[in-house]
Amino acid sequence: MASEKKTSLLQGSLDMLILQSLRKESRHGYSIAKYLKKVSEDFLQVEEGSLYPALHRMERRGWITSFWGASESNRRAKFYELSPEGKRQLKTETEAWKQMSQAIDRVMGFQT
Amino acid sequence: MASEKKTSLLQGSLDMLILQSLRKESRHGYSIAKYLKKVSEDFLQVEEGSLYPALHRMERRGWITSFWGASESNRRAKFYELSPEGKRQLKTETEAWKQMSQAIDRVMGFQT
DNA sequence: ATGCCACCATAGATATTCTATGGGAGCGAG
DNA sequence: CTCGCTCCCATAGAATATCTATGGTGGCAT
Repeated sequence: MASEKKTSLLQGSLDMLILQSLRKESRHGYSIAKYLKKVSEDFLQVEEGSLYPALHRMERRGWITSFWGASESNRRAKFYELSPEGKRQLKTETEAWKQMSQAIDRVMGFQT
Repeated sequence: MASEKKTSLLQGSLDMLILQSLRKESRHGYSIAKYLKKVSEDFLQVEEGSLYPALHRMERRGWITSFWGASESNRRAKFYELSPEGKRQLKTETEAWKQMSQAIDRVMGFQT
């Protein structure tokens, strides 16, 4: 009924965005999604079906660790925080993103 | 033996890059790959296993049309050119790319 | 007590890209 | 002339990420 944006994320960028969300403070999943939406001025809408599998994936890889706690609204929530490996990974992915997006911009004829 | 870059493309950007390659002149597949590599200063390496399926996909969708011709080195080659729909698609994808990359940059804390 | 919202989770579908492989044909070197 | 190299096309199968859809728990306000 309403106009659907149908804007899928660029595949490969979600991990980086999540890691970046955790850079300064630990957050639980739901909060990460809200944070990304807000910071991107409503442009990035991370679906829960993408978010939670991504979090589990990254925990398996040792980039983040988790602990159960209470959310701001006093609900049970699983908080995630960056591990040292996660910080390294974030740095790596950030660098790759810069290079890749600049390369694409060059092809598209945008300013450097 | 040599240092492998192993830099996958951002999923979703290949179509746009190909369409952009065809914006000013028709090209054959092999030439598109070379062109992208050159314009991106060797950063974008499009594999043939990605390129040809993408071309066929886009032809099926009516974004490009093809014809057989002779390459610069006098070999048989299939040339592709943008259709009107392809031009529209390119415009759409370009706009989406700008918004998406700006949104990501905002999250990452880069300049607007 | 009821309903809403915050919060987690997973299965299955979908789509894209990569790896690996194969083949044909022009051209230059020997 | 034939050998090898590069150009050029093509497809199958694997790997991976994201989305759609669905379900469930438990605070809190009405």
